[in-house]
Amino acid sequence: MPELPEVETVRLGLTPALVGERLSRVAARRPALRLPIPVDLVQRLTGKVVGGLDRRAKYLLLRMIDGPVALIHLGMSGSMTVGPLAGHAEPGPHDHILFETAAGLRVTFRDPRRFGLITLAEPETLDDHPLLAKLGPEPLSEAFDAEVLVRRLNGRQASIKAALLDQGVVAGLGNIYVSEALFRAGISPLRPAASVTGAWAEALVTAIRAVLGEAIAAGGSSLRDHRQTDGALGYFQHSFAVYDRVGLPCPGCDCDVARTGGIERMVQSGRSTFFCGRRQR
DNA sequence: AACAAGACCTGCATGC
DNA sequence: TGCATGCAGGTCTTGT
Repeated sequence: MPELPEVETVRLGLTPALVGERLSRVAARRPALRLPIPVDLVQRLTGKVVGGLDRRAKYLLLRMIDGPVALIHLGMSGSMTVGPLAGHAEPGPHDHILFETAAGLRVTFRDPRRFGLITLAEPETLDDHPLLAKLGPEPLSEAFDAEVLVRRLNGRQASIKAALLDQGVVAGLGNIYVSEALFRAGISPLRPAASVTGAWAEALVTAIRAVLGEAIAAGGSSLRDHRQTDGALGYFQHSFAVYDRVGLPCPGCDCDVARTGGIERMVQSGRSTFFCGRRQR
């Protein structure tokens, strides 16, 4: 499911339910997702008060007061929903982790494909955790600008599409928002990464920030699995210019689809890329 | 060192 | 209806 905007939507939805609340019960209903669930996870979280809920790249960082940080990744199909504990439905087969609060709410981490993960880290050494240490800058932070991007793309012969999917270049982009950002910047996904410099890099940074910001404001994109924490759908998918829009008209070209074929799809390093071959060079 | 391909999982849409 | 195929928002590991 989730790229940065979907994870941020989940963070915003979970915050009022969890931050400042005591975890009265935590349950892990299977031994592993993509990584093993720590055997002491339940013991180390139960009874703790949640001090904060942050996001780094596509990871949620659930911080306990006087306790560990739970590091959560939603993989491709993960979701986190909040509901009342009283009269709750029985957990389904893909509801792997349950967090129940003393205030009477249950947060359910569901992940049918199990590409997600939950593990524990110590707050003092969080930035050095192997899953976080090599991440690139946050695209919505001051630390991300054209100069930084150009430096990180320098020397890369791979396509700009592949480079932007690398979380070490810039953190949080995935297959949807890379296609959308490259479209907005007018950059062909086939261009060698290192060739994106100068005004092109400026345009790309602007496009990345804009598309992520708009998507967060829309509650993310709901294609299959993504839900906001109250179960509502995100609606940014209605604003896609290119993603999953093969054969549809390009919103920038205003050209005849019968003649041009409209939006195209190709495969780059095993993943679909959507683009307009006339507007993106 | 950088890169592409493969692997990990389930569910869904499509076509025969 | 049943079955096979292909595809899906990610990222770690493997091999060139």
